[in-house]
Amino acid sequence: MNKRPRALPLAFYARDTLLVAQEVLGKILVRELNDAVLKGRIVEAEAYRGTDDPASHSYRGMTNRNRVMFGRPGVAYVYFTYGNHYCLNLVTEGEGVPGAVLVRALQPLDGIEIMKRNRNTGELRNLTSGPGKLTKAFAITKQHNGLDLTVGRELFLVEPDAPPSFETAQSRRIGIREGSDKLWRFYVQGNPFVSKKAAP
DNA sequence: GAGAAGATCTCCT
DNA sequence: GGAGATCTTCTCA
Repeated sequence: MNKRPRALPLAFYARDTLLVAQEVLGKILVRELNDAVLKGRIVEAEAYRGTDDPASHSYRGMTNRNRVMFGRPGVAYVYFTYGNHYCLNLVTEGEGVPGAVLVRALQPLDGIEIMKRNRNTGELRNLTSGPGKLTKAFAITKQHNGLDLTVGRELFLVEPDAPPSFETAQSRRIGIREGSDKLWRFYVQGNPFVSKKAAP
């Protein structure tokens, strides 16, 4: 029999961004569609903070785009970049304190056929091994910006069935110019779905 | 109102 | 391994 998945509570998100970025590894991302459920294990994440992090969208203060980062934790911050990619973030810290964890890579678990259709590829390793890829595979768009992840509907995180057993590692963040000296990228060591190898 | 940059991906050589 | 695609958002005049 299937246990009914319970969404991770607000308390999980309402903490230090770096802590959430580490602990989100191994958690299961659940995406409910009309006629199917997609699941993937988070194997890579990056922390983006506020005023002390020049790489963060919130570094220069609140704008229409990043407003969600300043709101209450436990909601999704989805933004559009490079003309055709969405990126999924989990808002952290307390209300009024900007912070978010970028979900960079997933290991597909359930609904793989649907992910393949969404991505228009048959290659498993290529389905969700990057922030733009996983949002497409999971049909996540800016419609989900501001979505409450603690309600347990449409899009949310759950604890894995079995306690995670893996080695985690950290490295510099990827794809940014400023703030790249900070080791705020966390990933599951040796997992083939991690988007890139660690920068030296 | 216009110009520039971007937390990326895919294709081509 | 390298460069283009593509469009939203922000900044400046």
